[in-house]
Amino acid sequence: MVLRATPEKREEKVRVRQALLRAALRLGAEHGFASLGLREVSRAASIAPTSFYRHFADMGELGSALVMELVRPMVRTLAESALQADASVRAEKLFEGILAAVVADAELARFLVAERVGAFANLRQALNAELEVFATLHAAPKAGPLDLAAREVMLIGATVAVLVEGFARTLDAPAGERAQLRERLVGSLALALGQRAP
Amino acid sequence: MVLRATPEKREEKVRVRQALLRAALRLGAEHGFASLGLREVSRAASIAPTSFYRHFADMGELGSALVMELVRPMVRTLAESALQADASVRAEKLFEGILAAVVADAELARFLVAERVGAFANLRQALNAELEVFATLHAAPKAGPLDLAAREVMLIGATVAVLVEGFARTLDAPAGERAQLRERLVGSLALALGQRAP
DNA sequence: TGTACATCAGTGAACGCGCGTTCACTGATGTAC
DNA sequence: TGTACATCAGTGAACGCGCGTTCACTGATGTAC
Repeated sequence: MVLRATPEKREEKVRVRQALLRAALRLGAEHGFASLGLREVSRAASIAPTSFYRHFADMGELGSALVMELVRPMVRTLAESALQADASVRAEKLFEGILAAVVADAELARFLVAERVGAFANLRQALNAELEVFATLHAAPKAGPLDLAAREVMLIGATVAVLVEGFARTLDAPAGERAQLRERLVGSLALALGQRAP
Repeated sequence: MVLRATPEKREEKVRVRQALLRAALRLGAEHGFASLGLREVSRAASIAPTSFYRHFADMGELGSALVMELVRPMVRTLAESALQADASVRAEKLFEGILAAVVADAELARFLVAERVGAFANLRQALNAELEVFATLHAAPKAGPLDLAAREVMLIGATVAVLVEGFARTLDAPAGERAQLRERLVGSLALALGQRAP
């Protein structure tokens, strides 16, 4: 016998799942994902600790879901919007994209920045894989991954580095210093992308 | 009455304190500093949990000691050795310094990379302050901190970003790929330092 | 020299607490016929 | 339509465990005189 839940039931389950993901993101931004507990996250999502298991086997599985379902769309949106811009203004476009992403979801941005080099090896690996896709697209938008010139391969590292630094600094900067930050970051990004510095 | 311990007693206390610091560094590199417990660290340092309090009030105080006593010397040594090199080979010198630091103390390098954007705000702030000193020296070795041209200020961010990326990638790379890594990193560092790419 | 006392790193017992996990159960809502 | 059954998200009680912290104590080793 094949049973399927009604749309309403399915939506309710998705809602609780999203609440768990958002709670983990928020608490992780404060105290670090590695220090989070199943009970803490469940409490923040207003469910009983035992209900957690209806959605994830453990916190590691929740972490993977965060990468796949929240980080990936953010990074890919950023990469694609910058790629559509002319190369001469790509650094500016990238800064605008970072600013927009940070404003739209600061917790998600901090999660990316912190856990990329954080304590959970699986999380670190998954986050860097997302960023590698981003950088590869930018270093050689018309070449396949196996067809990169040495200089382009080299630029990937710098791009990732400055991009993440951009996230981190944008997160920590008060709104009043945003103009100054913009100047600094656009310059750094232009350097990383191999453009001439302004 | 003023009592002072003998040199032998003082050395013994220093030895235990160092054991606590190293244990925290090692365990932190594995699981993240934020997830470490006082009992866990004490166990790894072969002392009773209650003896921990003879050295630090809590884990936060131990974290501060890690920054002041281990991270600071490492970063400053790196900065000074690179500054003594001619500007044309500074990127190479910097890579050699990073490699040497990672080989000498991989746990310390990982601690710096991870906790710079980690969960403990105090730790984050302290680590970034150390790196800021480094970058300021490199961006404008002959100017005071208040006398930086816009371009040099801008380069600070890129320098820190690529430097830390250098640490992170060196840590994760197997020894066999070190030559390739060297090529990529020296190129990125040259970019960040404002030199012409090779 | 001997005696009395101070210092202090290290310790084991004990505490209350929150953790992850197992378990049997509930109740809403589906399908089968 | 009614009846029997299946599914499944959510739950509260209970478990054993490791945590941070307090406490009174030990023992080595200093100083005072």
